[in-house]
Amino acid sequence: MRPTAKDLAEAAGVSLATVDRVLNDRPHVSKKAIRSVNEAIERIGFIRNPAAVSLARNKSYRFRFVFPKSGDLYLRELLERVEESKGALKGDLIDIDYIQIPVDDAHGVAKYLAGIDGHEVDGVALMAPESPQVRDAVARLLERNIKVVQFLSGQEKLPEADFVGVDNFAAGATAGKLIGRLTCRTPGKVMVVAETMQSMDSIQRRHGFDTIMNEQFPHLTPLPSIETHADERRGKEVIARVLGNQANIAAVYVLSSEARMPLTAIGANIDLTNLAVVVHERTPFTEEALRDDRVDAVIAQDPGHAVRSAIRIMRARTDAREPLAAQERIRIEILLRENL
Amino acid sequence: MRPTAKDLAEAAGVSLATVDRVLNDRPHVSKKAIRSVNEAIERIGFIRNPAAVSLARNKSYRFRFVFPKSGDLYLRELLERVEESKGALKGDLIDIDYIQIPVDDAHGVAKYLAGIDGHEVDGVALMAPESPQVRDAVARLLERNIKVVQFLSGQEKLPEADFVGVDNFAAGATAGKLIGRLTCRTPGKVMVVAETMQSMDSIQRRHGFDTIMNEQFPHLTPLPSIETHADERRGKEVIARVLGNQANIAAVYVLSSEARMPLTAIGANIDLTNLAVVVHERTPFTEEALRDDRVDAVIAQDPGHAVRSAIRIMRARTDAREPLAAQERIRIEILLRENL
DNA sequence: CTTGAATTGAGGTGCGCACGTCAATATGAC
DNA sequence: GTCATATTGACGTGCGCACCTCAATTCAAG
Repeated sequence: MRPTAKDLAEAAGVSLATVDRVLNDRPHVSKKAIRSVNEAIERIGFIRNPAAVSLARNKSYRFRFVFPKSGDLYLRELLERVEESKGALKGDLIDIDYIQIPVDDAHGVAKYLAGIDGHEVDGVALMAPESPQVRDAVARLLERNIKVVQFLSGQEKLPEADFVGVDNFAAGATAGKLIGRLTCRTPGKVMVVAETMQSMDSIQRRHGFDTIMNEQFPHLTPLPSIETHADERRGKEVIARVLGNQANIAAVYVLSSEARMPLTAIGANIDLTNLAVVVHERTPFTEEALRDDRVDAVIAQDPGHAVRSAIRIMRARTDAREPLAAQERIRIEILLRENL
Repeated sequence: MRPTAKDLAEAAGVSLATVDRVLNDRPHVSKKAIRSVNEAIERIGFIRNPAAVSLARNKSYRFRFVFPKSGDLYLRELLERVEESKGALKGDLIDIDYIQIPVDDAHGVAKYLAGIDGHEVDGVALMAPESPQVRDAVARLLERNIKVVQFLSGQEKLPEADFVGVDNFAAGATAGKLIGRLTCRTPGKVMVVAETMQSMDSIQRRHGFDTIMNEQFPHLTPLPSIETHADERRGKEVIARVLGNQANIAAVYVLSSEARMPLTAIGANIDLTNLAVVVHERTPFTEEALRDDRVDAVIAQDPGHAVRSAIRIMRARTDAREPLAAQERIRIEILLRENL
């Protein structure tokens, strides 16, 4: 049988009450008692039964995802994965909910975070671009002992908060490598399209992309980033203009997570099947585009994994445990038509 | 507050004892009672508290991994991941152990499986090639209510047992696509190396590979599979012989999970950096080979994920629950130097 | 209506731990 | 030595459920 707290008390030569005090960091314990209990823990290999702990504490976890208000297919995918996890974890005393707010309004985000009630929420997974205001708000959440996970965005400057997502420099570099190899040494220009270049993610991807291009593929000339600002009309216009001015386009890289609009706009002007096209994130649209060869490769981060990972991290932090790093690392996936 | 079994009894208009009988499939309950309890479950949204269940049952899970006796780096990686999970799950009443046996001896494997004591093991994750004898042994394990997961091997003919691993046809196809695209329409031959072509995995990978080659890359000529039989001397010999006979080799595909020996043997004869080289599985060796350009791409299935997935599935089956399919699907990962 | 079987309810116990109260001791300052 | 304070132990309760026993009730067949 596994040793219980009672066995531990016996082994440590103290009472159950003292064991309890040590295990739960309660006051009124001598250093000596702490030592002898910890020693006994090692000696007899005591492990608290998590089920009993959970039952006795009878505590539930409440976690909240904060998403952008606007988005397209990838955002929808994320929301579905959140719903899925919500359902799967309802039994385990874990309540998940989410809210969508205009994340580009840093002031609004900060205000929302400041207004979160610590009695209603144990952890927040935040998908919003970086800004000093948001950073401050996150720091204050942490001070109030509300755990924060930076979700698929903003991995700088806040080492106190966990981050779930990929290394965007590497993601951009991977895109660059794929485009470089897929174009087969044929000289040409590479069109780069982004929603905005304001965000850290975009900057890092672009940086990784350019680094690889410069180092390994001198035959290609990356063009300046086209910004669509998630505006259909504006995006189409600027893309058409660039396509009109530029001849000899060999490849396209869409570095934002919503590829549908940019790619549709480009496809309306030229034939994508002859170009090396790399986009981000798996959605119904990018899957279909992979299948009919408009897209050659998709760089993806599994949204289901990301959501589950964020939840596990918030749970671990709430329990004052370390998350299992290996499991929480999100892979930069490369999807071809063959490995969908 | 969450409804408890007591609330459920009240809502269903029955006693706690009857609720218990229904919830745990005990005998001596009328269909009417079953109906009214189930109805009440839906109505009030009752969910059993898993912590309380676990505590009351006070049952532990014992799962065993059965691995090949011989192997190289990938096998070592798997064993480490098993140890890791073992440590991480010790707290949750889950005991993991593993054994290594000569899996090519179908009779021996069957005998080992037959000898497993149902009182000591709740589930077995089996990494062994298919054979009628093994299939029978697995079927008998299942009859004795020991859950079986086919681990990274043999996904045919046994739909009663779960399978953890990738679609090997798709994995081979992915390798083919990569080699096809990386060779850039330069005609040439493709060397294909396997440990053995006896196993289902190898056959499926080769089949997927050939399919893509035929359909999409007529400029390449895949050679017959070279079998090393995991024998250093023999492997080197046969590889050297093929390299001597064949000129104009444009690419190499190593389809077994241990790439070190074949690749080292090939590298001793020709310069790999000029070829398109695709291998399977991430190991220290393949990582290093990616970094110094001897290998262009690695097709991988995350061993940590695979191990955790097998455990979750055995656990779910032991509890008579359905595993969460989405989470248990192992991805065919493509690794380049940039997304390691 | 009787009888036997099937069904139901009442109630108790324990799983391992958290958390609280109160009395008993130990420790230190003076 | 005395007193205040710090530490310790004994003990009880409850978390939500599983599992067991025994008596009470219902039901169907004859």
